[in-house]
Amino acid sequence: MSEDRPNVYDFRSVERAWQERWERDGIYRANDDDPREKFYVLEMLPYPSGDLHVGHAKNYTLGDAYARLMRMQGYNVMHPMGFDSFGLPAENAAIQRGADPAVWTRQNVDNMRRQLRLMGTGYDWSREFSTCEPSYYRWNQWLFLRLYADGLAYKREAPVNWCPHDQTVLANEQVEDGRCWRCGHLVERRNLSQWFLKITAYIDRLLAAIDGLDGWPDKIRTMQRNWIGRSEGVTFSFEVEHIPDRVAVYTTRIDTLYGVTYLALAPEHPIVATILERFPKGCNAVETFAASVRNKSELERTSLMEKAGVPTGAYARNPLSNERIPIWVTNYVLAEYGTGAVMGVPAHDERDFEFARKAGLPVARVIEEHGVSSELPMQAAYLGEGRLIASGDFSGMNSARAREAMADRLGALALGERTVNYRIRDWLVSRQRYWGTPIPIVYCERDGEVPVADSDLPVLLPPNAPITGEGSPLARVESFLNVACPRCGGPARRETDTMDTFFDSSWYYIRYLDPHNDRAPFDPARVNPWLNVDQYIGGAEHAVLHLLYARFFYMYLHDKGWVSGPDAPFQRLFNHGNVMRGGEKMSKSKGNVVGIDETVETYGVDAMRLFLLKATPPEDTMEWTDEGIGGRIRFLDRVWRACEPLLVRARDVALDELPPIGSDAQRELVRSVHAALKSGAEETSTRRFHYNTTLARLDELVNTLTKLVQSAGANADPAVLYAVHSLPIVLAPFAPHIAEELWHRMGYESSVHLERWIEPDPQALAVSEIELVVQINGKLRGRIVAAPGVSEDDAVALALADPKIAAHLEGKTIRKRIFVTGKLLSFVVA
RNA sequence: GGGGAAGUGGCGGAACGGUCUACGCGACCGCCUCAAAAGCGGUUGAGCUACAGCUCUUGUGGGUUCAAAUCCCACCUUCCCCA
Repeated sequence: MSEDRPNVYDFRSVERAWQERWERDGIYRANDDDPREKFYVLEMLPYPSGDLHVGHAKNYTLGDAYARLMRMQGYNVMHPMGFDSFGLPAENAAIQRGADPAVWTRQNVDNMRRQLRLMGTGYDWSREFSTCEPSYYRWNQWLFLRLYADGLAYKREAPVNWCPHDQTVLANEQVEDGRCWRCGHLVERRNLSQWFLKITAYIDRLLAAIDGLDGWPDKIRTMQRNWIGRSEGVTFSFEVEHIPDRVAVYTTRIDTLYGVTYLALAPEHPIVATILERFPKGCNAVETFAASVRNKSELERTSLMEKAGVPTGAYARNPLSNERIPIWVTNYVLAEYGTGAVMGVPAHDERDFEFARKAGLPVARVIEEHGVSSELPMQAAYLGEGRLIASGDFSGMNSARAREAMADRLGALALGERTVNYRIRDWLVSRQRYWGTPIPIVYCERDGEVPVADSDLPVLLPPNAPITGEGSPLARVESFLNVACPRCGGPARRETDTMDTFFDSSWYYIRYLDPHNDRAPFDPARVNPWLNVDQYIGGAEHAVLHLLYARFFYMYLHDKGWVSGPDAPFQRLFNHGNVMRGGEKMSKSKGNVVGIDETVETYGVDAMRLFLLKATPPEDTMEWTDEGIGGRIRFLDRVWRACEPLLVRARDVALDELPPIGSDAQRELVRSVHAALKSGAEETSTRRFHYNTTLARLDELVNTLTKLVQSAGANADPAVLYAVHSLPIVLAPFAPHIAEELWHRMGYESSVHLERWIEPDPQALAVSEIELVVQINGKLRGRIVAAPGVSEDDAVALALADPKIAAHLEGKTIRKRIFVTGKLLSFVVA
């Protein structure tokens, strides 16, 4: 290809050589002792999947350009990289191809590191680690034991997703539309003993701290609030006829209490068994129904299945109205959420309305709907608030007041109390999987659950476990399983569950700051000067889980006194957009993946980076096109052609002062240099990252330069040489290879990436004349050219001197005049 | 169903109260060449028209303002997240 383009920039011979040189010279290493102000830039820890495509490159290029700009602006930049290398794909490779997960993962990590380097990104590779290495996961175990000691890690039985076909437990994120992501079978609910982290102990703090995350997108903050799902309501109980037990329910709409026409129970609710003993008549129907529902997944029950239920034959009493209401067992009430029982108010709750209509239960309106007769049958539930009707002494109150009054009344009668409820539940961290961090707990016949001693960490994953996709592999490795009890020395068995990989990614960004510590996860004295992460960059798909878990960990570590400073791990967060091809997201199955290796081979790294940054603002989804990147190659060729003959002399023109200006064209050239410098600095300091506009300024600069070089030929003047001298610096964050090559050919020995960004000079940016827009009655009627600081009176005089404008003003009275300095002059006439 | 973001030339996008479409892609014309490629120069929102000029144009319809792509209201469409 380069044979077809003679006399132009030969990226192939340049790019690889510089990458090796940068690595050798360690120019991206972050030094703890550097006195300059620190700046920590981080892209989300990647999973080492097969080959990277340009979608990945978009994310890393953005972070890299930003880190380079910050470095050039004088910060001590921390920009590390590592690998989130535990997780299911390695096990799937083992199941499908008999691959050893450790070998398979190492190959992927090696390939990904190679490709990341190929992109020319300036990472401090001396800090790299992979979460599947024992030297990392031993500190997962160590942290787990601290959480355990503090009562924040505990084991209990809980319903989990179970795939009957693959005979295994699935994480929530591995269930898609109620089905197993691998085999497509409907997922069931099973009760298994599981490890949880008590994130709910921090929930009020996690919620309150969202207000302070002003460097995060509002969207993410809203999503976290919704995920936490705090609500204020009332928990109260219903008396059941002929049975001593009461049934507790939680509601945020206690004002609709008089509209309750039935009580709905989850099939798993403990009182169901008691009711069946007392009312054996409905026994068969209820049991059949409960059995049909019990193993269905949560999603199926709440969204997929039609609402259904059976009456139990028992009745409850409304605690305030004393009305007798039937008790039903239904499929849409979940045992796990709230109390496992719901007061059925068809008139004012959508799901209750839908169910009541199917079950033939009455609808009792208790909130007045503005402009709707209370006599007519309801077509849909009314969810709004309003004046209460048919509600005893509470009739006539508005919803808000009634809620207070009814909560008070229930409280006074000792039947209920105000409570706060959350949607979020504790974090289930157990996985019945092999490729993860073993949970460091031992079960002793005598002492029960016993934590592994710190001195016995890490609990290593045994090699050669039977990975078949059925059951827990660790449970079948005898040498792993059998262990002496850390407390009594007697026979004991190890926990065979491993940790959710979100555990790994909840604190990794701290480990980068002390990556080789073998005595602790990190040394507070060493990591605190760097914390927190100033700018975090990643996709919005991790908005809730990873970012919430990481905040939870940070608060815990903060409470332990191991980290200090701001109360959030990531000061600012930026969500990048994806890269599409042919209108669709890149994926192997669609065959529309644009790989890094081919792209770099064909177009070069710099062209790829420039296109990724140029095409759209970074938060937008962009479309990859071969024509688009072709334009960036032409840009690099223009840069090369314009600069190459002048490099030797360019260095003689100083950069710390403006060159002498001989013509308007020269002034324009110097102005465009500083316009590009200003744009780069602004997009960085405002953290808008719209480097697409900075690259537009660079296009203008190179176009202007090209024209001048052509007309001036070899007799280049100081302004041209100044532009050539400064160009590598402006180019460096975006196209680091060509920038370095030009710099080097000017005779510099040190790297352009260690140079200072040139401060944009207002004098260079100043223009000698401006165009002033003249409006008459809001319509554009002319433009006048004037000095930048022209006064209103002078501008008016100039406008009146313009024949076209004068014609429009002919015979009219000027009623109002608006003058915006440097922009326009507007007349309102009659 | 709820929440969020966005609709600008043939396309990606600039501009985000100051009179549109920076920059790039594509297309067309020219120069160079035996010819092509590459490169260089020019043109490129729509309509009317005498290459002078006029009118219209930022999804649709209203509003605020001397002035609206930009602010406000309603609607339409698309995408993303949660359910």
